[in-house]
Amino acid sequence: MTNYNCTNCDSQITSNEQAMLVLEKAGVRATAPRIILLCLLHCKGTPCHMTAEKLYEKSIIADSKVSLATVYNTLRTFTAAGILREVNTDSSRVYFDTNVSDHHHFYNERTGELADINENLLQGIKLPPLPAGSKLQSIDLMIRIRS
Amino acid sequence: MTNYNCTNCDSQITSNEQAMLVLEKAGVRATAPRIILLCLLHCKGTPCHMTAEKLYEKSIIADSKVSLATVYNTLRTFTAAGILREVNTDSSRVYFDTNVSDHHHFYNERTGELADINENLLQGIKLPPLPAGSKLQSIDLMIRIRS
DNA sequence: ATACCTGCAAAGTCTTTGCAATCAA
DNA sequence: TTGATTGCAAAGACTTTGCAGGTAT
Repeated sequence: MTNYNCTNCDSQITSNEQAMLVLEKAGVRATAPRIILLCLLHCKGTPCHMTAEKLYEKSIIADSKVSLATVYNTLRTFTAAGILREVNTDSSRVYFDTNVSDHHHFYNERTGELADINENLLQGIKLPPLPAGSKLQSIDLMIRIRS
Repeated sequence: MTNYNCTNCDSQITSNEQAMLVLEKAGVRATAPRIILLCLLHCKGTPCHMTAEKLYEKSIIADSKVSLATVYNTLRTFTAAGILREVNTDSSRVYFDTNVSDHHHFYNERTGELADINENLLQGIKLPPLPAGSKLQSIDLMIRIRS
């Protein structure tokens, strides 16, 4: 199979073999489109917050076009598998974050830029009791700014 | 002008006159559709988290139909004027919250339910420095749950 | 008088889906 | 082999917009 790596990858995922391992470990079948997209998501030049459309364009530029529908489906699959995290800002677009560890975000309402906050601001805060019969999924903290 | 109040209003906004005052104070022109919608938003039976579609239906039921486009536009106008707050959950819908004071939310990812958390969990947390040249707009904390 | 607002229908944006062909295990 | 996956185009959900007529100040 052709090598779908972006030539510009950082240390995270630098080969198809590595991508296949990540996919396998996450329990999703390693198909060509998924390997392409995973590599593109972890390229050095790729911001960790991507939209479907941007990733689609990236695949075209990389000469490894994956259909837009598949990009959408794959992003959902990756999110369900835990190798991406969905970030909601203002309903006009969904971002997918390659950083799946606990962290928060700055969101610039004017530019649409999203930036990670890696320090855990919520250490030591006391959560209110959850509604009866519900279980915690995640805690999202977003600091909205304007420039 | 006909009285557009929901018969079921709680103490917040119980008359058109009161609605007009709120609108005027917020700096938005008091028009019939806006008075209708403001009253409906502050009805006793109305949850404080509403979508455009739900509010539209409510206006039809109340026999004071406001066009869907106007509902959308009015919700945006109210938000810009500070008498509503936008809450983003999962990109499929936008909620508008009649509670504009500082508070947080539970969001049930399965049911789509949104609930207020009125205690301020963020008292005493230390914010990271904002990106250069930006100013704080708001801090959103959402606790995602599933039942 | 004048700038703003409304309703309607049409258009727009982002995302999902149906289906036949293709692929991984 | 067999169920999962892909691409395409079409459909879908939610929201915004253009415009002619109406309204608040």
